[in-house]
Amino acid sequence: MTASKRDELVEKALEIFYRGGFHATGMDKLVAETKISKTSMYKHFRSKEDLIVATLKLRDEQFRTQFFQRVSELADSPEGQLLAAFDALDEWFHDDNFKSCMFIKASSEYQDINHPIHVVAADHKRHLAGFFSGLAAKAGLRNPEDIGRQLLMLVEGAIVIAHLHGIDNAASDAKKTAEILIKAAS
Amino acid sequence: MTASKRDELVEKALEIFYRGGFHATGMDKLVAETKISKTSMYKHFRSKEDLIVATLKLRDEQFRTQFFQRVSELADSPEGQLLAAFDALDEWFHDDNFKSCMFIKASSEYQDINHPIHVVAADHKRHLAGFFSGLAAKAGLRNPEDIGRQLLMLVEGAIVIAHLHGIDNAASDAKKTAEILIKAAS
DNA sequence: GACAATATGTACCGATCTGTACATCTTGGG
DNA sequence: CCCAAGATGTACAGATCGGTACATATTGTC
Repeated sequence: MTASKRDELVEKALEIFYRGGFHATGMDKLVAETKISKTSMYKHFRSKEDLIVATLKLRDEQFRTQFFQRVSELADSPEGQLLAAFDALDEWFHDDNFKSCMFIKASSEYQDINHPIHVVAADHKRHLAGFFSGLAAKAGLRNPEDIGRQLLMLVEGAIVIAHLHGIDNAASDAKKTAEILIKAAS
Repeated sequence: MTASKRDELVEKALEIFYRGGFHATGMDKLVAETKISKTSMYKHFRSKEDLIVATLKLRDEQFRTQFFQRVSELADSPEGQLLAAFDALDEWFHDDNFKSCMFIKASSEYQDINHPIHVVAADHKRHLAGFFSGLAAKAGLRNPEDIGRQLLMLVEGAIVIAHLHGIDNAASDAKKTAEILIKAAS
């Protein structure tokens, strides 16, 4: 199998798992919806769970690239970008395909903290916390590590609320709290 | 089946679903672990999903009773109780059996906002938001509805972080943010 | 002891699950 | 045109899935 076929599989599987869940989506359904044969799938991945790990890693990469870029487009200063992150979040929540966070869902279905799927999910969140604390440091805030974790916490909370209740003002609620938090740390 | 047999089933099923997940836990596993026959289960519940709904309703009731009581034990004033909620959260995170929030997991596995399981999960969170905004109003804070939602958001974020990374300082991070938020609204 | 109500145990249904085997097809390069 | 590499399609294995049927056992009351 060429790399491009493997990439095609991972990209398509990512969408299907994101939309339908991991346990609730079987290999036969993946075959039907990706138009890629099961034999091909098992040529590149030893198991369904290995495929899930690959989709999460791709999602991590894509999400961060897109999210960081969007934040950079929305604001120039580090402090502005900390708040712009919530505007980018709001855009994501309003996407018709928004279905919560793939990593929150993955860690909910694979709860063992040492499970490879859970590990990838936790790594993703560490990267995001780093993003926030990096900006907080650049913005000259006090305790940027703490601020980074706290802002990430707001993001996670907003995602959960947006998913549970459908589109509402979760992102703007979070942004207001972030504004207060940042002001207090200036 | 007597009410007590049904109650026993729901209580036992709650623990098993909480620990192992919904899709990942089959009826045969429930039978093996509850020592209640499948025939009995289908005497009281038309389907597995109906049983899940019952376990979530029981969990909502138990969680709120225990959580509200614990908060009342930890502080007397409404403002004190808003913060004490995070201490109660911390205690929960340190419980050996802590495995995230049953409602976050339920809504992750049953994503359709109109699905009965998702509905019960969303209702649970509305109740919690009401708890927080009620306390915020009693504490004389400005915009108690907003504060209620924002505090709930911190709770949700803390739960997700605690679940992803294992025990860390998620609850205390959230509490610090809550302190700042409450001070800003006083 | 009898009997009704409640519960259990077992087998089964049709479907789906993950993963394997292998014959066959397609594609691309020489 | 040939051939190797890559991919597909189909059948299958054993297991598990949610749910049903029905014979049998248990329990509690009279």
